[in-house]
Amino acid sequence: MIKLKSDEIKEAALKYFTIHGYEGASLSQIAEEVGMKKQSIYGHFKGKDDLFLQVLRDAKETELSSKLQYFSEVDSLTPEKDLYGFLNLVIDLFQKNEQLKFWLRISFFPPAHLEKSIEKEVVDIEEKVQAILENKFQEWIDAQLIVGDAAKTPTYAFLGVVDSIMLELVYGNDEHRLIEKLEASWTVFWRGISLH
Amino acid sequence: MIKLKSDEIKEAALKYFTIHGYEGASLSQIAEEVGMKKQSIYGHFKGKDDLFLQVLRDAKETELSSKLQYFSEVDSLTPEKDLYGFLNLVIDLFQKNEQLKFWLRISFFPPAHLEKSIEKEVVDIEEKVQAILENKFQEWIDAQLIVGDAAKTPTYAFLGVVDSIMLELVYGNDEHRLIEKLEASWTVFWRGISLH
DNA sequence: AGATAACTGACGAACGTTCGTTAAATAATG
DNA sequence: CATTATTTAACGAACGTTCGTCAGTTATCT
Repeated sequence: MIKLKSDEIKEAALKYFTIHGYEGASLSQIAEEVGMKKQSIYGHFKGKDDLFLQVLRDAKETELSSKLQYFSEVDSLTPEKDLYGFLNLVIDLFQKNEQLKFWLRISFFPPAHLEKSIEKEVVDIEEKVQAILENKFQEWIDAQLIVGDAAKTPTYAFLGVVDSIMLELVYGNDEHRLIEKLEASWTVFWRGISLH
Repeated sequence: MIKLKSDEIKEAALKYFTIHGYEGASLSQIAEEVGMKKQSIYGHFKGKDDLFLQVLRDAKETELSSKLQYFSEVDSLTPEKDLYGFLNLVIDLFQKNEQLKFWLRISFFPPAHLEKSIEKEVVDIEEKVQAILENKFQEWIDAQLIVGDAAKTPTYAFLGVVDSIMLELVYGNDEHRLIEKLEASWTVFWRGISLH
């Protein structure tokens, strides 16, 4: 199984966009990474923006599918296990998948001239994840497995926990601290929505 | 009260660094904002890095002093009011103070060649805020006003809530959503640490 | 007159991009 | 099979621009 040159380029671009951002990443560096000159990139992509947007869409797909897949697999009524498992999934994905790091950086600090189109993709993903999460919480509420808030309350709170974990990941210089923050946030969150 | 030209430059630089990041901000744009040529900036700063680092240190001071001041003023034993007030302070500061936005962006995505020195400043601030917060929680725990965890647990969990709120702020295209996330996170968090 | 501050001019380097060319791989033709 | 013709991919060279930076000059004000 050989890998396409355009995929190699996207791979290198992903790396540099993630580390240096859109403006900080240069085509010559990306080209050098795959062993060619920057002009050759134009044989595969229309330009820097095109390359960037293709990397963006790949990352979006990865992010979306991996998250949706998780919740399609857990259909049991065990919120404690499912939610904690999701947090660990996020950590796992983030650490071994460059695309999630890219996605996080670009969704919060997009290049100004592409802001509008990026925002659309981000909102799109966000709504889908939120919707499926809200459904799950509603099921658990109906089954009286967690406290009877409006479903939006635990949904937003949980998304907040996910965000804070992701921030700790991107900051990412202290694995031990990450674990501690995860445990702390999870402990308090779960106590905040569980019946006891 | 006249304002120094160098402060005007720093003000403009803060704006462009915040919006476009280090690499995306150009000296000519910054100079134009204050009505001068980019070469004239060198009469006030040694170069781009110097300007950036001075902006960084100003932002650090603002961030640190405003947060520390808040907790020095609330010495009462009313965790619910104090913590919720802190979240609103963060929102308030963020919305009217460009320096906090700058600080957030740069602390998570610093320019690569200044990463080390920036990280030192970030860790410095983080430790101080965490320390003072941990002390407060310890007091409340001792006074049996909140649940008797290790003080680190509510501290980390609360810092997580702060982070998630800040992320929503930087994402910042929906004021209504921000309020909802704040209320949801706060509701669950408080229920997670309060005695009931 | 002396000092301060902004100016003009110019620098090398890097940027993203386009052009025309060359070499290799593939398809079409005898 | 051998020989053209066609497409593909990477190339060097150069484009115009912008970048950050340095030096020298002019204007402003005590």
